[in-house]
Amino acid sequence: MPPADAGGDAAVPRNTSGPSARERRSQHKRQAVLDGARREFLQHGYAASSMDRVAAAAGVSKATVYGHFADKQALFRALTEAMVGERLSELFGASAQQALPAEPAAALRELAARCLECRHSQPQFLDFLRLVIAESERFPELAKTFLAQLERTGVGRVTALFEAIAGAAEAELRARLFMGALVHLILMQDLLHGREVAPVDREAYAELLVRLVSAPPGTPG
Amino acid sequence: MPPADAGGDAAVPRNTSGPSARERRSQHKRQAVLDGARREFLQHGYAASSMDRVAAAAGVSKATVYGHFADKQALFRALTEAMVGERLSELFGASAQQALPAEPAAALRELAARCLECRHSQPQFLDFLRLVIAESERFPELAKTFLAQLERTGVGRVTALFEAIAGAAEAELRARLFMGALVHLILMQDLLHGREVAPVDREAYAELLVRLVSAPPGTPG
DNA sequence: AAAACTGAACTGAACCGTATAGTAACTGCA
DNA sequence: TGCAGTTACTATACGGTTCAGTTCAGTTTT
Repeated sequence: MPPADAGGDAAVPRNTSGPSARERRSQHKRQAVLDGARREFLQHGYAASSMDRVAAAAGVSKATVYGHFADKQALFRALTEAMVGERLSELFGASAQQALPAEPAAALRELAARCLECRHSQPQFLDFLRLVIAESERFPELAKTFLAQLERTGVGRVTALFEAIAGAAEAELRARLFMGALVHLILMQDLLHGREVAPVDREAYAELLVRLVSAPPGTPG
Repeated sequence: MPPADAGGDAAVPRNTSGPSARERRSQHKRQAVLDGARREFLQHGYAASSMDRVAAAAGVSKATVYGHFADKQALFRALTEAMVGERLSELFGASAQQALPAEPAAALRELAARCLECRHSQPQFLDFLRLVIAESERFPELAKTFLAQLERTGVGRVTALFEAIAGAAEAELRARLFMGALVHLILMQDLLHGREVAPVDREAYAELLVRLVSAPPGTPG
């Protein structure tokens, strides 16, 4: 019987000299399973996905799948939790850190532009977002993990920008508003095929958004 | 064999004096099927829903279900297309028309408040939104129908408000931005359980949103 | 030898859609 | 009014398929 690690994430290196060749091979298979599961779950959603197809997509026998993950739910959880950080950091993390302009307003514009073209730069992100929303009742802890990571990676970073622009008082709310308007547009235009119903000029949208949300904190009325 | 109306929407009144008693009875059963389907699909999503459970929830035999709808897809389409207008008009339609203040800024505030408490006032709307997003690849025309109706019911109405506030030029974009920020907050806080991760002060959010998005159209920079 | 994997068969259950046999209600005609 | 014909429905069962998860004998790799 296989070691039935099965769903947990026990990494058990027991030797001084790194992972043995067997362990490396096993981890490689495990990764193959996750890759196959990614294709399957992103394409069909949770309920309509088949473990046989996962095994086939991974180029692995079904027994191997169940050797690494206890059941369908465990595999799904492992996959999505791995994807949360990965997808978000590709959107707000490394690449955003790479070349964001120093001037805050310009940084906002650049960030908005990157988000709004995520359909091209991160096509898997849309499928992932759909999956998280679709399964937010069946797997609430997955949605929470996603949001917690989004708080750190997205809201945190943007809040810092707004503190430099409009003072600390409303910075976090402004950041949420900024992110919200962007994510919403992606959702409607790209995920729900709004492009084919009522296309929106993304540049104009982003420009107006940056301008409005950067307004000084004066309190009229 | 039943007439196999089956999925289409052929209403065939052949008499002068309204629907016959048989037809009334039949329509009543059809509505029962739709009600059962609503419970089932909203709770389990499309793939995980069972036609047997739909029939049971409707208090109807399975043959009756298939007498009224050709197959699972046809039932799902009929249900969701019926729900699109229903859900949206409850959110932006009659109730919004009923008591919206005359002063535009106040109207915006009222609209925002109503949207942000939709979790209490329209609990089914969240499940419906999740369903639309989850099945936006399998049933793209459903998503488009939803968006088209949202354009008329939501964006259209709000655009008129912004024309009264900030001039016609950017009114539509402002309306999209306004709606987007609201829908996004609902999505994150209510659908994805963000309340339990990082709760947001909705009143402050709405107030800041109204203030920023009502700013005069001056063009600095 | 031992761990990990393969391939294939298998179980038990759920599901979709159809079919059948029988029942209750309504309609039109006498 | 009475009676046959039609319509919609119920209950049940069935065929065919799919699926999650298990088992096991055999093979590769260390």
